[in-house]
Amino acid sequence: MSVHLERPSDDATTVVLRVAIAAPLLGLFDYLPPSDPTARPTPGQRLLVPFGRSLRVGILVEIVDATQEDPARLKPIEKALDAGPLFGEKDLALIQWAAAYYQQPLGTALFTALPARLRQPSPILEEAVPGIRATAQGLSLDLTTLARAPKQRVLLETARECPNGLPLSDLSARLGDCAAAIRALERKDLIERCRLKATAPAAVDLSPDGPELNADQHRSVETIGEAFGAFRPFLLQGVTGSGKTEVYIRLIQTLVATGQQALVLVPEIGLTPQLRDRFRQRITGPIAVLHSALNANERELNWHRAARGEATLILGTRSAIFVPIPRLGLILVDEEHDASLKQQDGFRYSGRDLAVRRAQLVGCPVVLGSATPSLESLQNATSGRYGWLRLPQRAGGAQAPTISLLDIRAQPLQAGLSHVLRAAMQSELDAGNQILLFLNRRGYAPLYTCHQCGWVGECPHCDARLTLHLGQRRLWCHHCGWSNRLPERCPSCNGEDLRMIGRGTERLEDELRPLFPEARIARIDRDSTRRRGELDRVLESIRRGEIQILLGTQMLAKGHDFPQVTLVGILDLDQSLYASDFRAPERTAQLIVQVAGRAGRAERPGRVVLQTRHPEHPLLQSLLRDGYSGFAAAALAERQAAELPPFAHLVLMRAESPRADQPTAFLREARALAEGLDPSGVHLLGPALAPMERRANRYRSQLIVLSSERPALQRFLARWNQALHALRPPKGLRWSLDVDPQDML
DNA sequence: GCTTGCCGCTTC
DNA sequence: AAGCGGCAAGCA
Repeated sequence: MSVHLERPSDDATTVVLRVAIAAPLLGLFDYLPPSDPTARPTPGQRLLVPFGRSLRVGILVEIVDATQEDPARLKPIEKALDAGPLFGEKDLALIQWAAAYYQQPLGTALFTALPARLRQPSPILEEAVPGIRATAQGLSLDLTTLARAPKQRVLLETARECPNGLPLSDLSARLGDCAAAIRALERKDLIERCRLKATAPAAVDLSPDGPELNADQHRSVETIGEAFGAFRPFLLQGVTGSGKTEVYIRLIQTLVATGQQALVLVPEIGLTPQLRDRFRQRITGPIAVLHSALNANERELNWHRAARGEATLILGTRSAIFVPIPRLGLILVDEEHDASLKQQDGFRYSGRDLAVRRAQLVGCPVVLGSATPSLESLQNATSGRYGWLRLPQRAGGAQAPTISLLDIRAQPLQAGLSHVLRAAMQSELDAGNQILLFLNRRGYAPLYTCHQCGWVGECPHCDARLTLHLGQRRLWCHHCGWSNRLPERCPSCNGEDLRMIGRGTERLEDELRPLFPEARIARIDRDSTRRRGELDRVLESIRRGEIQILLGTQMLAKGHDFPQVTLVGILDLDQSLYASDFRAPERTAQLIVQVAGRAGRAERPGRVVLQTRHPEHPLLQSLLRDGYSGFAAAALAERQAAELPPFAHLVLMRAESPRADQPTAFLREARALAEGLDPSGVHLLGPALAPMERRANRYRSQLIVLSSERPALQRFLARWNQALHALRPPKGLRWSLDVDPQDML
């Protein structure tokens, strides 16, 4: 075949653009470049492409020289949307890897990584501030004509000094309120409003000298610092109060001095403001904060600040793992054990695991920090895959709290508290100390029942009991959010003897007041802190010592320190000791240690009293005897014996539908499909009904895939997922694959 | 004979 | 996802 230069599509210069579309479709779509050869886009760039009968936003993933499609069907792209790519080569590589690993279409993964507005064909948000500028007329005007309007005259003079315009904020800082004068000059066509490029925020006064590092902190900073410039994962296991954040700060300071950027992931948005303030005082350069509580514009601006390399530090919740960072040199994951680092719906990725992968891709160290590391990370540390740095001492010489078990079998209880705990509380109150009570159940009572006929308040949409909230006089379903007025009489037998069984934080608070009438009591849970600013208000009054007894749910265990607390009471953790989820012991141990870590400081060591009816439980015993590390070693041995993660890899296929018979039937079909694919090295279990079958009127079932070999599992999953997508699920049925699930619900 | 509504197919 | 053709059930 002869080569015709007039027909470039026949020779090696053929260019095919492979594009990911914002649609749940596996695979990419092939396009031709625009006819103008000077406008050739690069991978990572947003494009507008014809798709079906409309135009859609796509992202150019790669440029190849041939297509698997019929070349005649390829259309040219409509246009490139931005001047250059939004994602760098390595940002793109991370997202591609994540999409493949979590069995998600690349389009879905790429578009979750983008700020919401950029999923539409809108132009990227320019960082601009409102300002004014003198018009040609205003520049040439004889100023004496404004003699009778001095404010306007000063304003116009000021504007003339800055012919490129000046921001409104500068203007009001120099001249005070001048809105009226601006309007007047605008009407006379002497000035006009304009958008100005934002100037860099004024440098804040840094207080670079932090506290003196202890030997362990010093060694951690040294060891991690030596790894700069190459991939190396570390587990930083530091007890509460050991000064992990100080280690983070020193590392970031060192890194930033070399002109690189650091990324810090935190599990909760609630923790970002205090961490941001601490970083801001100690770290040079702009900080970009990214979490879901920001409005869309702020989010996008911060995203661009990270992506353009302007922010020296990027601080965010799990989705920040996908933000493009051109000069990334260090990744820190704080509270790496926290379940909220794993997205629980849609694109179910783990921010922590992707952090390790990202560090590997860019070639930089990654630090996973926690007082209570996940068993996965501990296993990686013990096996030597991760460097293992420990901070066993509290900074500043504070004593670690002692934990003791309190057997409450056959004990008379008041407000759920044994005599021993009440006496301990009283003596702390007498000494002027604070007490923390932890009860991981919100509401007044978890059960509302008729003593006459045995009726129990149940959710009409879920297989679950309703929780009584006495303050609102309502029954609430904690699973779907349904609620109902509290019935005065039994809905079943019309009897009047309705009883509240069990105790949540609301009831505990009520019952504590008469027991400790002289104490001021505060409650911290999702209900009491729903109002904006309420949590901060309560935390502040605790800090000022206005509160003597603080009670609450696991919200207490996350991030906030209560240095004046000398006694922690842990109530009613017994049922989580025996929960069905294989991660329940790990979670319970983490919760106990995290709550215990809230107590005590240098001059006042804290103690922790854990009430239980199962003092002989091995989890509690190992925790007491050997601390979290001892517990973790025992738990890891159990996981190994049971061939559970991290010694095996788990994938959960879930299906749900309004029709009870459909999920299990569909999963059987999925299983048959899997078996037809020769799933060697992979075990299938189920399908089985979800522990709570019906939730929000949807029936749920699941199929477990287990494998001890990651590569074999990934090969199998890719083929299976492809086949599953070709399946036609019945109407109303939704299914998903969850790789490395956190919850077996 | 013609409108309305749901299914399912295709999208480079 | 989303737009559209195809076909079946409902009314002059």
